[in-house]
Amino acid sequence: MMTAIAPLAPVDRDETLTEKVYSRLRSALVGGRLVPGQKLIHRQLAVELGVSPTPVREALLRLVSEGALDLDARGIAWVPRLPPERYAEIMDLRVELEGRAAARAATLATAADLAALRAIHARLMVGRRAKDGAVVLAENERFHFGVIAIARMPVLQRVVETLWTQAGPTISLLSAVPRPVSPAGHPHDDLLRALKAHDSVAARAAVERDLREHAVIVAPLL
Amino acid sequence: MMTAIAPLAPVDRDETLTEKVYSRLRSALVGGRLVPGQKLIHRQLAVELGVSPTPVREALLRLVSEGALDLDARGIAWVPRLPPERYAEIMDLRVELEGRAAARAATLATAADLAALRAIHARLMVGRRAKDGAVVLAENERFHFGVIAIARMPVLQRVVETLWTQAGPTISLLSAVPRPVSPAGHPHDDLLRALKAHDSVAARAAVERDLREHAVIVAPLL
DNA sequence: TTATGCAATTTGATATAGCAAACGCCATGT
DNA sequence: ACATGGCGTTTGCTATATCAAATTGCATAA
Repeated sequence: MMTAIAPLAPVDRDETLTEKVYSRLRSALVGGRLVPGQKLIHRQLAVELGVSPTPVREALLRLVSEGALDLDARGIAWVPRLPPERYAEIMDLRVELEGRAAARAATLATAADLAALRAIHARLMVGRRAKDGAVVLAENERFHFGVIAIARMPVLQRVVETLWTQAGPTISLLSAVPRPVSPAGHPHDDLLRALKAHDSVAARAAVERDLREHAVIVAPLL
Repeated sequence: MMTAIAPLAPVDRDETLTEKVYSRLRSALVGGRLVPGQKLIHRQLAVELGVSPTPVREALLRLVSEGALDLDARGIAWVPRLPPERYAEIMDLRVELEGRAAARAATLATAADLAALRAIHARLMVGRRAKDGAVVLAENERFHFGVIAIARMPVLQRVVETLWTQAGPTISLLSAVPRPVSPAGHPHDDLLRALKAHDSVAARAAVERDLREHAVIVAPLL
């Protein structure tokens, strides 16, 4: 007789094609490689990706249900243009939700958490100096979701992910316009200090400044 | 030559089977007709509903992406049991988001808006006196989303919809335990007064009391 | 030149088919 | 009684087929 001597994590089935296609499309959206107005024909995408139309269709429908894509009258998916007031609504919600997560993260962050965040931010700054927009975008996303992960708020995390995806093509405009150096320093540094000091109020304020500075840059581009 | 003499609204295509199945499943979830732990086999559902497996699968995947269903290791969809801390997280987010919407609704509500909300709440009270849990649940949902609609915050509305669906099977426990009559009166009445007075602070407080009183009833059942 | 009409193509929605993995059941053996 | 092995069934995932509606391109007519 052979029983498990330790609780083993169950093997999670390998990623389905639907999930792979979804990830690739989402990454293209938040990376600015899909521009507002662009149509996504599922049969054509299927040929390009070398898969059948079914998983592509499922991935597109998922993005539609998250608000990242729209369907026209025929049912063709396209990247919506974000009206300024909708962008503002998304940013207001991000301020509240990410601020809330940061406040909680301040009470939970360990030294290891902080070290990981600092490493991410360091890579972001390298990318910025190298004027590599793709790196800045990717590391910025890692940093923000790294903070949320520390807060252990899975429902909020999922909501912010959908907000991020919805604003993706707009956020990525940032990579075109390099962020000016703020005299007050990078908000991520403020946030790191607040997390280290377990200062929830300062953490929330740092997130708010970070997002508001984003918004000031992006809003005129809409 | 014949041109449009007025900008006509484009005919939106009739609902797809996927959408019909989604609506029916979502309604079953928030109506408590699907209980935590229950499995949803898409091929079996397809037979029951008289459609092919494809639209059923798409509807299930959408609910999964909204967090209303989980997939087990095999990919079978099931209604998750909500851990108490996750229920608490959802309710905290609802308090913030619905409170924010109510505050804004207070600045925008018209007399017609108020009349519509009062009619909904009246039907809710009729259902409560008749001990008709289904009516109470349905009218309560209409009331809450009616307030959000007044606030015109489409992104927030979508988020609250997903939160509502996630907590659906749990919220519906309310229909089993009739809500005790609060000495302070029904929070919806407070909210209606606040909306009429354009008092954003009171509106937010009324929503918070409403949701907290729900939580007090439901939490022990988890 | 512009409008009209028709056929071929494109496309989304749905149904069906094929495959592989997992499950369940039952017979067999110890 | 319990473990083991095997086989048929169930099930999700992906591909393919079918259909209808919309679009496009082009020839023709005014």
